[in-house]
Amino acid sequence: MAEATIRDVARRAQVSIASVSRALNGLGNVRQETRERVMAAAAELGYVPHAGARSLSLARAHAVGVVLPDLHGEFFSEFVRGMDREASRRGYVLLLSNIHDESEQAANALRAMRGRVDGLIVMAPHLSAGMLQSALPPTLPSLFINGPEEIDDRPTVRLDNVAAMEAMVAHLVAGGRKRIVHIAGPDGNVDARERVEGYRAAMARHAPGIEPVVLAGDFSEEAGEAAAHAIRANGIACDAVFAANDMMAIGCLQALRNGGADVPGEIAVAGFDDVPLARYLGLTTVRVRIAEMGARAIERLIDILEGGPADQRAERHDAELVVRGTTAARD
Amino acid sequence: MAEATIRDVARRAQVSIASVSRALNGLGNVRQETRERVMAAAAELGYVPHAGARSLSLARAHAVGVVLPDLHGEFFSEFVRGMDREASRRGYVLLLSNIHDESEQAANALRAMRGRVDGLIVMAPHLSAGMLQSALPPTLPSLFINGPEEIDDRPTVRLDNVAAMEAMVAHLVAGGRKRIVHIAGPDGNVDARERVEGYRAAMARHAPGIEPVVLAGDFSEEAGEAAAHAIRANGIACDAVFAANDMMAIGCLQALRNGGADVPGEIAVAGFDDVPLARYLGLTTVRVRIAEMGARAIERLIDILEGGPADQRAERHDAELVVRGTTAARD
DNA sequence: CGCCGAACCGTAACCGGTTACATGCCGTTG
DNA sequence: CAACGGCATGTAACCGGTTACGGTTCGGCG
Repeated sequence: MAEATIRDVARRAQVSIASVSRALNGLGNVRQETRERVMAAAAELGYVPHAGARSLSLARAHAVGVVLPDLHGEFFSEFVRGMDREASRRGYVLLLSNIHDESEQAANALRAMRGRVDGLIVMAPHLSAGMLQSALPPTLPSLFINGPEEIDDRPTVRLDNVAAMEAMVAHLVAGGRKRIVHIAGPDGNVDARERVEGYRAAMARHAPGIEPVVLAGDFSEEAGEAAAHAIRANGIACDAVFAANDMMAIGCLQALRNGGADVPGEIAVAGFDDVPLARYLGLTTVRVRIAEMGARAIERLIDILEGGPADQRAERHDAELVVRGTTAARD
Repeated sequence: MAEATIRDVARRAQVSIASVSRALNGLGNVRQETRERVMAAAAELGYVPHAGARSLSLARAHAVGVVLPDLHGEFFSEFVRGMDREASRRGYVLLLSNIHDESEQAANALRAMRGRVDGLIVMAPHLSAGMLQSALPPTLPSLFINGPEEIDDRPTVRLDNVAAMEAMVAHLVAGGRKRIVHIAGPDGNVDARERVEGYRAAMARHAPGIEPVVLAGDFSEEAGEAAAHAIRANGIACDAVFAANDMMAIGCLQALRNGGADVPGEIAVAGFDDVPLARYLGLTTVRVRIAEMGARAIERLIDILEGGPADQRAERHDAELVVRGTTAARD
């Protein structure tokens, strides 16, 4: 027994399919009695409209595609939660797709969205602008999260990395520390790049005369440990380490302490993200309202889909400084 | 300029739409030269087939719906990652929907899947069997994750909670602890219920004569703290606490230590889930291969969709005991 | 040379909805 | 009473694909 179609309902209610459609969609010109007959028939058959057919004839899928890199932990969950909340509030559904690399596979994932979704949320801090430009269906409205700057003329929601770096550096300097080392994220990652730039700018402003030091990293805990060893081995003079994310900060923190360093007495440590672990370790960090960013991204995208064009602007979201023990001011 | 359709390609390649369809789908009876003309035309137009139209005529959406409760952190991420990996490997796409309660909203979310997906993965440890039976489109193949037992005749993937509880209790007893208290999860949650049952069964087996003690909880850290206070205040004699999840175990662990208790000397603490924090706190726990469960669920569902019927069985996935410091054997 | 089958291709029906337009019926009005 | 307008309803086209079916072309063979 296949699922009931609108024709089945029409037959049972003794009306035409047009009337069924009108009645079910609450259009005006249907007699009350007809409407009731249709409703009854639909209920008896357990009729549920076929979303695929509906979206074909309406040219509206009421779905948005979400393209994400391999995210982990709290970040992914919160982000999706925020998007789902807003999407379902507005009657949309989310179509998820992880993209790992720049391969043909990634391009296919984007193509697979054609005809399924009305718009796209793309978070791809690791994809090149060129690849995106070529693989994205040009007519599909899309909104980027922390996308490459080069993608102009596309609406964007991005984290204000520069302001966050500035705030943290200011906090460290206020605590009497100026020799701040930055552990960077992976090359090619937009957030990582912006954080380095923000770090340099903030250093120039708050610690003029002090040469910024940037150590390479890749967002992993091991990279943080390695950075700690590099600082020790090379005798880098510093009184604070500010990592581009929490995991590196945590790796560095542990390695420093295992190496006998006094944190925060001798050297301060700060991270970025505010993962759950940070609270337990007393790590000073930057909190990002991820769910909120996700919800806002969906909200703007749906606004574009349903009405206004314009709104091509990049919107920056502030992060919040979370001060904990690892950066306590020195006496 | 709208997106190109198959008719545009046909016009440009000077063939019929039927030939375009055959050529693009690799059907046999197309002359080599025709095939090339079609390919060229498609490439020039940047043609991408319209998935919605395709799925309407094929009655196959190549999409599966995923219905989840409000999950947090690592759990959600890993689960979705596992599903996405397997789904995209087999050419499917995931449609995500969070369900918070039993409201009409939840039923609508399920209905919205009709005509969009070929099958459903439902994880709803908090939904009643009745609600599910009534809101699920009966003809839509679906697979449950840790669903209520009452839903027979539907394929299921579930965590083997009972075996995991058994293993942990055995471990604790082997360490010389028999007075084990269990902090339970929320009422109505299937996992929570199974864990209580598993705890009781394991106690009967490994600690006969000792009365099991179950404290109420709700999976939150605060519930763990409350349990610790209850143990202190009521003078419950025990040498181990085994919580139904890590967050409660962590809350309990901190509260016990803050209250001056010696863990693990005086009392052992164990959790369930192996959240990232557990490693840092040295918490003994049970690790669930979540991504694997997700991948396996998708795999089975797609197998059902594409071929074999049968496979109506419940499949249990083993969890792995992770022994750390909080349950070190007493001397 | 005529017939036959294979290979290729085009026409049109269909998937399940929405909706422009035509139709029929009613009451009003001049 | 005829003309008209408005309302409820039905018919059919359409969204963008797939595919059954039938037609054409061509080579091979008797």
